[in-house]
Amino acid sequence: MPELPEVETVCRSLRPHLVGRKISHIEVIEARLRAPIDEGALAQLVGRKIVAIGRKGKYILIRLDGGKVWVFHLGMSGKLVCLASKTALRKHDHIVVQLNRGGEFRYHDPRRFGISLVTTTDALGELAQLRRLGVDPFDPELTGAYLFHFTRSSHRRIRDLLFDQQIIAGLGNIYANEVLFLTGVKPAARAYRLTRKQVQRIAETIPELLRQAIRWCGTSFSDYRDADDKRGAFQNHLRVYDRDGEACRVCPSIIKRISLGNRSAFYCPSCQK
DNA sequence: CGGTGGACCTGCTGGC
DNA sequence: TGCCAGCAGGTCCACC
Repeated sequence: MPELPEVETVCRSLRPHLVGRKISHIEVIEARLRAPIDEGALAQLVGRKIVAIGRKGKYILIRLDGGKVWVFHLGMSGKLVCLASKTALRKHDHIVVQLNRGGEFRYHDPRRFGISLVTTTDALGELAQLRRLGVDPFDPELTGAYLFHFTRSSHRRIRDLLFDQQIIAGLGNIYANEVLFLTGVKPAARAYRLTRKQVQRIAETIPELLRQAIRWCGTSFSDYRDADDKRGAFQNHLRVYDRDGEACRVCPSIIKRISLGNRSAFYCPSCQK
């Protein structure tokens, strides 16, 4: 579900509800996520105040006083939603967190591909999951030269390389396909065949596209929602993703869908070479 | 080593 | 209407 714009939107919508609030109770209903939830570690968060919420790549970092950090990854179908206390439990609500002075938030995830783990500010840098992440798309380190270093020596398809989190942390299948449309490159192109100039354009376009998607609060097909359970609107602005059979927004061609690896790729056969 | 394909899990859609 | 195959925004690991 969630790529960087959706994760960023979730962080922004969580902040007004959570920052400055104290956790008064945590209940785990289903511990079997991608890795089992460590309930002992969660118990140590009770009584602490949430001081900041941020993200690294697609990971959400909830920082608490005393140096604790609660890390979430939403997987494909995870949601963090804020609710009034005593709202009836729904199917797939796996963690329920009560706040002092009322209110709560929940981790909800039908497919259970998500992650919840607890660490400390000091140990954050050693977390394997975070350590292997590449540059953030908004980091000035994401330059044409940085990306070309990877593309020039790789025989992978460019679409696959763009959503490799070890290279750029934040793109998934939607935005990788969209960037390639905006830069006129076919998703199946082998990375090493791209010119320096094409790669430069891709590197420049990535933050522009993501900024635009964040402005629309992300892309909602079926399950993605922010912390207020609101949908994003960027699905109305997608150029190729999920638009196979429809007209290209730029030329008269019809958008095609192909299977690359185990994921669909979408492109315009005349705008993309 | 780099690259690919499958596994993990539930729910929805479309074809028959 | 019902059933079943195929597919979904992500990540990781075994295998060639």
